[in-house]
Amino acid sequence: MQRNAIMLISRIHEAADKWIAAELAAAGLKGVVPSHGDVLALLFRQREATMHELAEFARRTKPTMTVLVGKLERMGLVRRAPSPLDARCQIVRLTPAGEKLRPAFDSISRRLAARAYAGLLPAAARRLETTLSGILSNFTRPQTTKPKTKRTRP
Amino acid sequence: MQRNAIMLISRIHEAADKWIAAELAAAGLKGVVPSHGDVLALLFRQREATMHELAEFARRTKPTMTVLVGKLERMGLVRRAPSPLDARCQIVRLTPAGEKLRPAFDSISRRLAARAYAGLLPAAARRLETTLSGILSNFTRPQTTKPKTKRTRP
DNA sequence: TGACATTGGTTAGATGTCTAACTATTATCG
DNA sequence: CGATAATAGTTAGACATCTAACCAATGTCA
Repeated sequence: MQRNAIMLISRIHEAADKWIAAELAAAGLKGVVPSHGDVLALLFRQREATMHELAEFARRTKPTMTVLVGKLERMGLVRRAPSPLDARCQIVRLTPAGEKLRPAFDSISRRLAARAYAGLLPAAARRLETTLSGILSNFTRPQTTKPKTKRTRP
Repeated sequence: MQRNAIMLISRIHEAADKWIAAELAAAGLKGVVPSHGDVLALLFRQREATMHELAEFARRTKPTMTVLVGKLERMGLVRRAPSPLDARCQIVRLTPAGEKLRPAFDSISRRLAARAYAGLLPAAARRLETTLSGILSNFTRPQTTKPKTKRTRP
């Protein structure tokens, strides 16, 4: 028994991140990191979002999102404006320059999936996704460490 | 078809890293990150290593390894000494305090695998590992983007 | 043997990421 | 209504990580 799935997962994650960063650079977005991609991905989907929504979607903390959006703003891809409804909220939107990136993003996303799934039959792909979902829930669901040997407690 | 394996992999990686960091903290190693764990893992296995070997094993750059080993040294877990054979090399070794961590590490490593594989039959585990290996090589092997439609080239 | 390339490692500077602490606004409830 | 809690966001400081530039030692080869 090998039991090295986590190691494999870690390496796939690193390789995929590197591939994404390279593709973004090739699309003219030098220095854009996958987290920036998450920000843009949500804005492509729903036009505008608060910092809080972006942080949740990208699974990053709010201070990190401040940095990320700050960079995208300096690059001219998004714009920040205070919400008229709730003075606490900042509304983030794409600029025209940011909007123009949508096709490149769609292409990267499609090619990422194609590369990952290359050589996998549909049935195997379904099995993989089921198994990975199970593993993820093994980690997210707080699992009480179950003792291997039954403890005799009189 | 879902095609979200990469997203699942990314989330499993994050969850596993968080779990490992928490376990290391519980073992008295507050602020120790998985990369530090890689350093110690290699030293548990082969007693001593150069910075270059450590960097390769942990898949980090040399400057990063300088920082990581520096922290472990400040924590009193490893010691650095110039190699008598090659004056360029630094030899890194565990201190007695570092050596004492071995059982805790073995335990974390075992429990990590147990948690990841919980609920997986051996056959499914083997299939998973095979599939993940294939995906990893899809990314590492520089794959020429294969065109979907056959290009007519007279 | 001596010039040049290679290799091991560190330093400098930038950036993404986190936690902790803080400000400002909105919601809650006695 | 007014005090207090909750929420949105930023700032401050720490750290892992990277690339680029650098130094020092070793290897190579004419």
